Amino acid sequence: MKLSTRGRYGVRLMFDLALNGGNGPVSLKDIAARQEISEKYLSNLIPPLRSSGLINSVRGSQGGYVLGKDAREITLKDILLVLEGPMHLVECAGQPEVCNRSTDCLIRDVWSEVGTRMLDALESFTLASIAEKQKQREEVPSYSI
Amino acid sequence: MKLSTRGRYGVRLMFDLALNGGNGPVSLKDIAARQEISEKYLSNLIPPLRSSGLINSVRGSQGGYVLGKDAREITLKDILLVLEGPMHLVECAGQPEVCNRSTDCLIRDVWSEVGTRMLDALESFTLASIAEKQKQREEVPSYSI
DNA sequence: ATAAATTCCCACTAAATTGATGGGAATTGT
DNA sequence: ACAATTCCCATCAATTTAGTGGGAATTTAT
Ligand code: SF4
Ligand code: SF4
Repeated sequence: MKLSTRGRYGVRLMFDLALNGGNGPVSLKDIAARQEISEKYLSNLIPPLRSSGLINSVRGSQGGYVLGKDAREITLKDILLVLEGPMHLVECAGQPEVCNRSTDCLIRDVWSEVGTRMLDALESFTLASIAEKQKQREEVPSYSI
Repeated sequence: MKLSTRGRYGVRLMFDLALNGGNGPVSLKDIAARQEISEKYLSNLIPPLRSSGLINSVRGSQGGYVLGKDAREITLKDILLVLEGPMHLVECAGQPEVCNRSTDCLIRDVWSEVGTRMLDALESFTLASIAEKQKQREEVPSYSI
C-alpha cells in the first residue's frame, strides 16, 4: 500500500510547475534541480501528463512546460490517476469479471468503499491549495534569536 | 496503490474465521477450500496474525484457528497493519529522516492526511459488521420466477 | 548559418517486491 | 500406532518498479 515513486515524483513535478510556472515555460532541467530528482526519470512521467492535458509543452530552446489548466482545477487525484492508472485497491472493484466470486462477495464492496474514500481525500487537494499553504508557511517569520 | 494479495487473502481468511468459527477451531484446510486459496499460501499469513493476537491456534488433530478476540473488535485496519506493515502512503510520513526535505515539505503533510483518512475508513469496518451484512444478503429471498 | 537548449520518443537493464511452493519436525485427538 | 494438523525452515518464479541510454526533432539566440 505504498505510493510508487512514479506518483510521488509526478506530484512534486506538478507542484513545482504550480509554484514556478508564472513566467513562461519551466524546463525539466530546472525542475529536476530544484526537486533533486533525476531529470531522466522525470522525463518518463511527461508523456502521460501531457496527453491527459494536465501540462502543455513548449519545444526548443527556452522551452519547457506549463500547467494545462488553472492550478485550482488540478487535484492530486487527477495527477495520480494519470500516473498510476485506475487506483482501485483491488482489481475486482473495477473489473468484476476477474474473480468468479465477485457477485456475492461483500468484501469487494468494502474495498470499493475504502477506495472511494481515499480518492475523495485526494480530490480535496488542489495544486493551488497546497501552494497557498506553502506560501503561508514561508511568510511566517521564524523569530530569529 | 493496489492492495497486495497478502492483505486481500488475509482479510478473507479472517472473515472466514468470523463466519465459521462458532464451533471450535477451524482448520486452514477448510478455509482454503471455502475461499479457494492455496492452503500453502495462507499458511504464510498465520505467524503474524497469531503473534499479534488476532487469532489463536490449536495444534494437533482436530486443531485449527479461532479469532483472538470478539469479531466486533477486529477491524480491517488491524488486519492490514499486521499483514502489510505500517501503511503509510510514503515512507517519510512515518520516518521523516528518510528525506532531507521532510521538514519543509508540505506534500508530506498531504500524504499523511490522505493516509489517515484511508486508515479511518478501514477502521470503520469490523469483521462483525461485514459478517452481518453478509447474513442479511443471504436472508433476502430472491423471488424466484 | 551555426550552435545551444530543450522536448520527444525509442528501448533496455537492474533492483526490489510479491506470489507461490516444498519438505519435514512437533503436537494432539482417535 | 495413526492421521490430522499446526509450525517453521527455506527457496524459486513472476511481476512490478526504478533507473539509464542514445539520438532525432524543434526552436531560440548569436
Ligand atoms: S474474493 Fe471478493 S474481494 Fe477478492 S477478488 Fe474476488 S470479488 Fe474481489
Ligand atoms: S519530498 Fe516531501 S513527500 Fe517526498 S519523500 Fe521528501 S518529505 Fe516526503
